[in-house]
Amino acid sequence: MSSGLEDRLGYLLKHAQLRLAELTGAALAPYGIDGRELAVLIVLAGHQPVSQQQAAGALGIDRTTMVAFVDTLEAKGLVNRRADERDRRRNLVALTEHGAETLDRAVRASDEAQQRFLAPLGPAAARELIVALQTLVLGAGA
Amino acid sequence: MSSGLEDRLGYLLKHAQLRLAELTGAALAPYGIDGRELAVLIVLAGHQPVSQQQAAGALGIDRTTMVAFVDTLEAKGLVNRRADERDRRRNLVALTEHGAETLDRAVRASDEAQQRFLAPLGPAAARELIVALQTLVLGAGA
DNA sequence: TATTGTTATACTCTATAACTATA
DNA sequence: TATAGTTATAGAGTATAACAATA
Repeated sequence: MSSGLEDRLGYLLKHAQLRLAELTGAALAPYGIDGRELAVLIVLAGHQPVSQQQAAGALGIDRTTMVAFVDTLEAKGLVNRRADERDRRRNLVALTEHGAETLDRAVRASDEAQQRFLAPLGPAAARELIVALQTLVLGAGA
Repeated sequence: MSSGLEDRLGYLLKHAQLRLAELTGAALAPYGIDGRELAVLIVLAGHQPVSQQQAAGALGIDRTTMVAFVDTLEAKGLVNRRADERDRRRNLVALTEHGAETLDRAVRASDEAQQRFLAPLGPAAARELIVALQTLVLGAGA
């Protein structure tokens, strides 16, 4: 079905993302979260406790979007909000014990899905792909 | 701002796509189309004339979505519909002269944006990235 | 005045269901 | 009955604007 699309980077990135999201979604389903919620948990676990706006910035999403994420994660018992005592405008968001456990298991499941996705490349090419994407997205630093 | 996100393939693919789409969007703006419309034009030019549903299949989008794309491309004078004489349920969609010219120029502009995006990698690594993505998305065939 | 979280709202993108005309 | 295109509608996902509390 050659239509000239197969050489376009945009097409390849989009469909790679779609296929990975499919695998990841299935892998995360047992833990009751999806890939974006996992990303929020990872950021929150990174430097807890963190304000909602700091977390939103790290993910490149709007603060109003973050409200919705924290709402659902809180409803699932994975995180909790509390007012920052030193600046009561802020919510400090932290993982609950259940949230930390879930994060741990979900990351493992997600990593496994990622490895299955990358399997056709072999270890060296898979590593190079990740380094190349990091260079493009994050700048020079590997 | 290390938060553990930088090693996740989903994050890297998403943000690579976002940054490329930004560059491509700016490069295509002078031609009055966006990246998705360019993809439709490429498919239509691949084996014209083609039915709307065939084109939708090649792009992995719904036929109702294709209707909207063809609507806007037709309004811009880039394609035209005509009924298939052998099966009047079908529309054969073909590029107009203006559409073919626009495709040609838009592809060049898009390629240039893509090269600028890949520049930090150097030619060899850029080539390897594309081959790796093709392997993941299209299967073994480079 | 400026900022954080929130709410209400709107916009983009896409799909599902129902309709039409053809087969 | 089945299929191609169309239309109306609905659902994600996200952002913008306005508001309350706090700084």
